[in-house]
Amino acid sequence: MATRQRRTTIAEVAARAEVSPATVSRVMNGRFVGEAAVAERVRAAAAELDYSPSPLARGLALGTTRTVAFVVPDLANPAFQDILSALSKSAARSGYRVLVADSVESPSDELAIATEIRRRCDAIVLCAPRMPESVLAGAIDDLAPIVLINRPGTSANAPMLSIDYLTGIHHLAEHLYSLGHRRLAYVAGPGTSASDQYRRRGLASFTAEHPDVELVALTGGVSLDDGLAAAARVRDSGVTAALAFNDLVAIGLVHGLEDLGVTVPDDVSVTGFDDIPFARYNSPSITTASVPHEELGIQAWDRVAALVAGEEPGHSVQFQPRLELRGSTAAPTR
Amino acid sequence: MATRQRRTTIAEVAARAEVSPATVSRVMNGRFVGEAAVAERVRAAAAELDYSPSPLARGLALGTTRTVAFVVPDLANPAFQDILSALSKSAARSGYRVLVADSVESPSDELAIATEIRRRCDAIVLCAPRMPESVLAGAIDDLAPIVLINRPGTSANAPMLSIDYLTGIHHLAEHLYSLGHRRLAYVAGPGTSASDQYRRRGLASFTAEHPDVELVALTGGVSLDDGLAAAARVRDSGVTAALAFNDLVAIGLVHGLEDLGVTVPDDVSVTGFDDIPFARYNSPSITTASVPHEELGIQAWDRVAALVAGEEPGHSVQFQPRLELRGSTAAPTR
DNA sequence: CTGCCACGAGAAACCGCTTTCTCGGAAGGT
DNA sequence: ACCTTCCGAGAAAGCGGTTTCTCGTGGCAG
Repeated sequence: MATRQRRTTIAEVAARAEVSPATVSRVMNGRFVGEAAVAERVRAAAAELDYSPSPLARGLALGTTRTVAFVVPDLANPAFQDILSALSKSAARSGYRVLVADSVESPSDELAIATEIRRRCDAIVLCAPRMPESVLAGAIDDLAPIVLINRPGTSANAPMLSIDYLTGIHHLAEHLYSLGHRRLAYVAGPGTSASDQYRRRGLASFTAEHPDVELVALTGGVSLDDGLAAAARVRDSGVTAALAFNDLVAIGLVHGLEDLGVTVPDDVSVTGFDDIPFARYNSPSITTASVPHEELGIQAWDRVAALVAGEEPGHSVQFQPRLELRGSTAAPTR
Repeated sequence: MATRQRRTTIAEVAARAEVSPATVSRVMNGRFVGEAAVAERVRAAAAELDYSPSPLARGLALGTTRTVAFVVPDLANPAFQDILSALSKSAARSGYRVLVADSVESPSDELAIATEIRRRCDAIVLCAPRMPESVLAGAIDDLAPIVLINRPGTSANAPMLSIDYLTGIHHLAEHLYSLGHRRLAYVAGPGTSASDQYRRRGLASFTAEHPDVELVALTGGVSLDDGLAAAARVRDSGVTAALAFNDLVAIGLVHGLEDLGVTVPDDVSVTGFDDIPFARYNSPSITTASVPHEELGIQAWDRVAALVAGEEPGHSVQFQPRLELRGSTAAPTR
C-alpha cells in the first residue's frame, strides 16, 4: 500500500523562504518580531508546501503533547462513554486530544496500563475503582498531573470527582422503605469495586437505622446480562424490592423477572443507579439515582487544564445523585 | 501542585551502568549482542532508576507512535462506542493506543480534525458519513494509512468496512410488507449523512418493487429525543408502520407514540436499526436490523495493523445486517 | 566621527532515543 | 611473529522541532 509519506519539514520551509528554521519556528508560533516581509515569506512558503509542524517533534522539544489519557475499567460501559464524550469535547476546545484505555481484560494490570499511557501524554484522568488504596497512593506521584474519578476517601493528593453512591443508594432504600418495603435485595456489583463497597456501606447505614428491614445481598454484576441472570435469585429470595448495582443491571433484572412471570413493580420493585438515558425509556421506566456523567467529564477537564497550566485545580467535589422516581417502584402488594 | 517531574533519561542509565546510551538502547530493545555481564549491568541500572524510554522521543526517532486515531461524528452514539471499545481492546493487544475525536460540534471541520489528529499517530480509522466524496478523495493520501467506516461506494483507495444499510432497510420494509403494511413512514436521519441516503435508496428500491406501497419520509434525527419528537408527525401521517433511522430513534418514537395513546405494535409498527443492546430490552422489544459493531472495531484494527506493517490489508467488507424480528412489529389492525 | 544600544535573524544546543559508522583490541590463520 | 578478520561498544548523526546565545547591522546620542 501507499509508500509511507514523508511530511515536509521545517527545514524545507526555511530553505524555500530563505530563512533559518529558527525563524520559521518563530513565525509559526507567533513569536516573530521582525520585518513583516520576512514573516510573510515564511507564511507563503509554509502554505505552498502545505507545512504543519510535527506534533511529535514539537512535543519532544516542548515537553508537552497536548494529549490527556482517560483510563477506565470498561469502555463499553455507557456511564464511561458519557464521561469520555464530555471530556473529549471539553479537551478539544483547548486543542487537546484524549487517549483512551480500559483494563477490562486484566484488572490487575490497571496500574501498568495507567503508567504506560501516562507517559504518552500530559495528564491522566483515572477511574480505577478496584485499585487498592495502597497501590494508588504509591503511584499517584508518578501519574501526576492526575484527576481521579470515584475514589472518595482516598488520601491521594489529587483532585477527585466522585459520586456519593453511599448517600444515593441510601436515599433509594429510604424511598423503598417509605413505600412499605421491608424485605430488600441488593443485586451487587463487582465485589472488588470501590463503588460497590460504597453502596454496601450506604445500605448498611440504612439497615442500621431500620432494624425492621431485612436485606439480602445477591451476586450481580455490571451488565444487562448480569441483571437478567440475577432474576431467578431475586425471585427466590422472596424480597419485595431489589436495589440493582446500576441501571443496566436493573433493566436486565426487570426483564428477567418478567420473563419469569414476576411483574415489576407489582410483584417486585426495582431500582437502578446512574440514570442512563434508557432508564427513562424502559417499560416500566426505572426509578434510579441520577448521576451527572457529562458534568463529571467537563469538570475533569477543568481540573486537568488547571493542573497542566500549573494552576490550583478546582476543589474535589462529590456529586450528590438525584432521586428519579419512576415506574419501576411501587408499594408492595404482599 | 506537584512540580512537574523529570523522568530519568537514557543518559542517566548509561552513566550508572558505565556504558554508552547506544548500549542501553540496544539492551532495552533486545538488539544487544555482547557480553552478558554488560547487559545485566544495564538492566540493573534501568531497574534501579525505574527507567522506561520516553515514547515521545522513541516515536520521533522511530517514526512511529504506536497510536491510532478514531474519528467519528459523535462519540456519544452507542454504535460508535461499541466500535471504539472493540478497536481499543484489539489495538491494546498489539501495544497500540487509541486517540479519539468527534466532530459533533462542527461537521464542517471533520477534515481538519482528521488531518490534525492523524499527524499525532500512525494511522486513522475514520467514520465520516457526511464528508463529501470529493473532499474525502482529495484527503485520502494525506490521511493514509486509513481505514474507512461506512463509506460504501467510495472510490477512495483504502480498506473500507461498511454496513449494507440499503439491503438492511429493504429487508425491514419487506418484513413490514409481508405483515400487510402498505402505508409506511421513514423517520429519517440527518439528510447530509451517507447512511441516511443509503437507507433512502433501499426504500426507493423497495417501493419500486411494490407500487401499492405509500411511503412518506419524515424528519427525524439520531437520538432518543429525536424519535420522541417525531411521534406526533408519525401519528398524523396516518401510516401503519414506521421505519426509524436507528434504534435510538425507534425507542424514542415508541415511547412518544405511547405517550400520545398510540399503541405499538397494535396501532403502529416500528422498526429500528443497529440492534443496540437496549433494542432487545425495550418494551416492546424492537424489531431491528442487527449490525455487528464490535466486529467492525475488530476488523478495523486488523486492517490498521496490516497497513502499518506494510502488508496488504484484508479486503473491504460490507456487513449484511441480520433481521431481528421482535415485538415492535405486527400485522396492521386497520 | 565615534561609541553604544536595540533589533533582526542565524548558529547551535537541546529534547530523548535509535542507528549507522567507526575504531580499538582480541582471536585466528599462516 | 605478523596480518587479517571479527566483535563489542562508543561516537556521532539524525528524527523535527524550539530556544538560547550570538553576531552583524543600523540608528541615535554624545
